[in-house]
Amino acid sequence: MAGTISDEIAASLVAGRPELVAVSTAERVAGLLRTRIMEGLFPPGTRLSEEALGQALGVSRNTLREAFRLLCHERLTVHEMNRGIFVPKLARSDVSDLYRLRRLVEGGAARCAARAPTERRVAVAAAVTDAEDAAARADWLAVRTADLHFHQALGALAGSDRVDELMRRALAELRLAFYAMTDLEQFHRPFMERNRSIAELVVAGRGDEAECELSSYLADAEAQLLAAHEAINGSS
Amino acid sequence: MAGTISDEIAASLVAGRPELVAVSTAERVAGLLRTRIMEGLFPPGTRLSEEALGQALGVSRNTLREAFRLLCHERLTVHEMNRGIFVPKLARSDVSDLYRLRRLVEGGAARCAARAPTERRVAVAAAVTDAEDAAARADWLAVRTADLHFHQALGALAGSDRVDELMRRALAELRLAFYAMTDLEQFHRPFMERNRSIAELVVAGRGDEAECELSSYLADAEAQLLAAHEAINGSS
DNA sequence: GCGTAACGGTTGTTCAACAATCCATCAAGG
DNA sequence: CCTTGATGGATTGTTGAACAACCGTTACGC
Repeated sequence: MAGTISDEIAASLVAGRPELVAVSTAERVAGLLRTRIMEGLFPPGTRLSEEALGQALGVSRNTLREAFRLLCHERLTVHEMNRGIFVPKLARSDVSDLYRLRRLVEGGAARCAARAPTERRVAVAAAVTDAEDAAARADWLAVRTADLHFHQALGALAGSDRVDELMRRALAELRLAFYAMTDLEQFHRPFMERNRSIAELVVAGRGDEAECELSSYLADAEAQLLAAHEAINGSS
Repeated sequence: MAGTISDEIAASLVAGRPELVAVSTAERVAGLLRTRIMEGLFPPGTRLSEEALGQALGVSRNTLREAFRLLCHERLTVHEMNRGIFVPKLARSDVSDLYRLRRLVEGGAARCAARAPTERRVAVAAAVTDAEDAAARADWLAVRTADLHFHQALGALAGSDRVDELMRRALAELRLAFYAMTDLEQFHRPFMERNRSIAELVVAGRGDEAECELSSYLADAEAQLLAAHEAINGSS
């Protein structure tokens, strides 16, 4: 065994360098569509035509279908049999479900604060600082991005790759509901102090208190998002 | 709007009746392969040849590839570019990661016990009873199945569809490590009392205590699984 | 023993075709 | 007027074949 490289070391070599691991066309297409959907380029309800998109992206229908399967699997699109691929309209129950998941995962991760390495804890605070800087510039889109990084960093306190990925997907899906929020400042402004407060608790290793604050934080955010959601489309 | 059926009601009509929603061939194939892999029919490290499997299942390569993509997305297979699809050999870090995820999710769900409807709480106890019955018959394979139902029922205490799905996938992936366990009785026997104890705490709505017990339970299970894992393949 | 060049087999991707299904349109009937 | 049933066009579901790209192995030369 001497002289060889273990799988774990090999994996760590390419960690975070996705461009180094060869990736199939389908995955690249999925990645592209993922960002487009999250950006809101395709509003919820849009049908993604195989032929049109395949032509636009210069890939064959089969490859595109493989990409669609991936996106459907992470709920960024929905597949209706014999009808095609659609950007989903999140129902109220979906939004609630996502927040239930977030309370569980982010809250549980926050409780691990004391056990987490310092590096990860300061990452939480760093995201809050980023948000504050962006707010000072009145760049509320950057505030939103930083806010998502904040929650991702909270999830990372659990120290689990799978939790990280789970958070990525959950937040991506939640973006489908954010499209309803028009006034970014009004939504994000009140949460910024609370972010700071939670981050400080995390850095101090006071996980239980952080979870408690986070829990009410998420409940409030959910309520606001549901309200905005209802204002746009009554029932769905 | 009067006289029409809302989306939510429409959804509830087909809930739990998957045979009514048409499903594509790729998904059916993925489902079949999923169970086969979880059964251990394809031991970790096996390469799943597109041509051979496609012929065996009577589906085209393209359709099979769509199915593979789904399985890779839930980590039941891994895709090595230009080399094919493999049943993964879980590394020690994967097993640890999965247990970290389980402690977070199952633990967090257990804490919700008091808030969960009675129906879900008795489901936890019912799974334990199933396991005990199977143990009385010395049917240790059934014990394992009941044990998985037990943990699934714990996750269901969170009351979130997404958490349910997350648990399904995590447990499915973990089965890849279970293949290393040869002596089922030796592994499961000691946990059965602890299952019962946790189930009683859950039914009584004492979520915090349930989580506490569960946490040490999972830590012990992880240690045992890692030991068995190491005994078989040293490094990977 | 070691580098290397050719080879066979497998995957990655595309294309074209056909069946099955859905949607819109329109006609008929109460 | 509204509902029901039939027609046709468009899109998806699935297949088969084709070719390029790539990997692992084997054979060769040094």
